[in-house]
Amino acid sequence: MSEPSGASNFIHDLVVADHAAGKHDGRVVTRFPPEPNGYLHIGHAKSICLNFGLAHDISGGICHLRFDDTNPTTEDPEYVNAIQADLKWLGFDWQEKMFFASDYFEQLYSFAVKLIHKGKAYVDNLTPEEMRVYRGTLSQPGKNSPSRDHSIEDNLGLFQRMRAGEFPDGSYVLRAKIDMASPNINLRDPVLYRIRHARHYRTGNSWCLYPAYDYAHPLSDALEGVTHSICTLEFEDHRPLYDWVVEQAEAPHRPQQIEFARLNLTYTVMSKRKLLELVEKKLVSGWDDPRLPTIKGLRRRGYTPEAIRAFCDHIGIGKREAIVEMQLLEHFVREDLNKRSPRVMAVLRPLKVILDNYPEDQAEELEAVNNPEDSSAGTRNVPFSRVLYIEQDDFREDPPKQFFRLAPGREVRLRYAYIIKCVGVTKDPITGEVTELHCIYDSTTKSGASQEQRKVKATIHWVSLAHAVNAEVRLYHPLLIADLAKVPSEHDWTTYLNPNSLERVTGCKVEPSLRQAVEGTRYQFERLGYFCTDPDSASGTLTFNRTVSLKDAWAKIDPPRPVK
RNA sequence: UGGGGGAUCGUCUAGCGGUAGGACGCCGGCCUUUGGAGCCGGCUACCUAGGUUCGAUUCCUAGUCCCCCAGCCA
Repeated sequence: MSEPSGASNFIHDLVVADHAAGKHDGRVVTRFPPEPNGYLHIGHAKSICLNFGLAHDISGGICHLRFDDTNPTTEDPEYVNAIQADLKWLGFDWQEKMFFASDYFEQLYSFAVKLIHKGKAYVDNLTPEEMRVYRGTLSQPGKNSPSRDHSIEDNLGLFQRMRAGEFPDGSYVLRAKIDMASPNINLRDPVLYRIRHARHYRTGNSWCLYPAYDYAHPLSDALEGVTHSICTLEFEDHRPLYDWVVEQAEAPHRPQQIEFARLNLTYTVMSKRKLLELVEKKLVSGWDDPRLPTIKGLRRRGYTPEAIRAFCDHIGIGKREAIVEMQLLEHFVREDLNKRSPRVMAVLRPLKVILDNYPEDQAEELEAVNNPEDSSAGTRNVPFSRVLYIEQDDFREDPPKQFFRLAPGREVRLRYAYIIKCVGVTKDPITGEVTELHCIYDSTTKSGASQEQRKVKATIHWVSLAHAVNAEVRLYHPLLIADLAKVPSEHDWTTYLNPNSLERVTGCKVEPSLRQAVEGTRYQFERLGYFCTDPDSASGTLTFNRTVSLKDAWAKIDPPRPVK
């Protein structure tokens, strides 16, 4: 990406000041450090835009992509690939700066040996339960482990044997020797290494002990020459430990950790744990389910990288917890898609209309504008004939106040075509449901002809029955029925899932130009919203996802009933 | 009842001693062959109480509320 994020925020200001003061030899190096145990979501996008933006805007540098792969039991190359694909799709380029914490394992081990030599780390055999007791509580200091004062030689020997695979999982750990009475619990001799006889997707079986985040992360940053290590708020009280590790290991470089508030969005989930739960329990169709705030999900839904980036640049970076309204995200897709997506006509819930005075064997091609926002998009022809489909919502037998559309005796314009008047309503004799409309058209009112003589209050979209293509349309509603942050935490969060988040509408009729629609293409269905062809179209039925609806003034007057 | 953070329109966010700005949203109006888009106007905010000051959202003090931390997760 080349355009600067432009947004100023406290981190940006701080980095600019450091840069201006000549800190770090004038370099600005940031990093995006995902753990490959899940897919990227829009919260990551916020961090990505920040980190890549900082490096690019301030020093013309690039942001490192580093996989924080220190826990072989949860990580998987599937995620490594997916993360790279999502990053590229979002428009970011890390060039040759792709790293893996696992590539540093040997160096990390050497640093640990140095720590032991300095008497700053020791091997402990306390069980996890014992360690918890020894750690104390939030208000009570902890107490020293019996192993804390073992000799350097003993520790060295034990650590060596840990690496050699002589001990089972959980039997020993390497701990930092800091202060068991620290008011900051993170400093009460945190675990640096744990034994895990697990195959690592990159290092295979060459290691059976793996470094913990608090140890591997600062040193990885230091090894890469990262100048500003930006993370989220929950790591704020890990910063003293971050600094301790870098200092005591005598790392070649001192990165600075800075924290900001993660992104939350209304009516959705943003934690990897919850997203994984949805996927694993098959509560959604996969990581790319269009209802999810994952990058893959948003992409399949029809979001553009540009819209996501614009959103990230506009929400700002701060330190207070914020829940951003979904409407703001939607605003940015609408803004983007309005300018670039071709308009087409599609009828989601068809109602048959017969033009009684239109010749039965006649059909004509009407010129339609592809995008009124972009004259270079040109025009196309749309077939018109005697029998059409219109939207069921565009007809009311007993129109309420302010309803401008079709009703018995009323007139509307058919988009790009003629003014028609409803002269008859056919109903199902049993259910009373309106099954078809009889209308007459006025041949003098063809779109584009001199038309000043007559105005109608509404223009509606339509599709010619004989030329229509069948399609399925998927409408998406909020994933949750409440914001989890505002709900008692003891409740099982999945009970707040919206059972109607996916609404499949079959039997839709779309204009013939869509017959060959390519997967992933975005359209505006006139008067309805922005839609994107779904990969499921490959199974035979043209399928569209609604990215977002158009703003709808009528819906405010007459809100649609909630989906059942 | 330890430690670390944070409190500005409904929601994000700016403001760094000179009297609150922007965006989304909402409400009006204009315009319109998408009740879209566009345009114009309006709406509502400094957690509380003291203090310093000519003047405080900004500084000080004391409170209140919210979030995070007791994984061999990150």
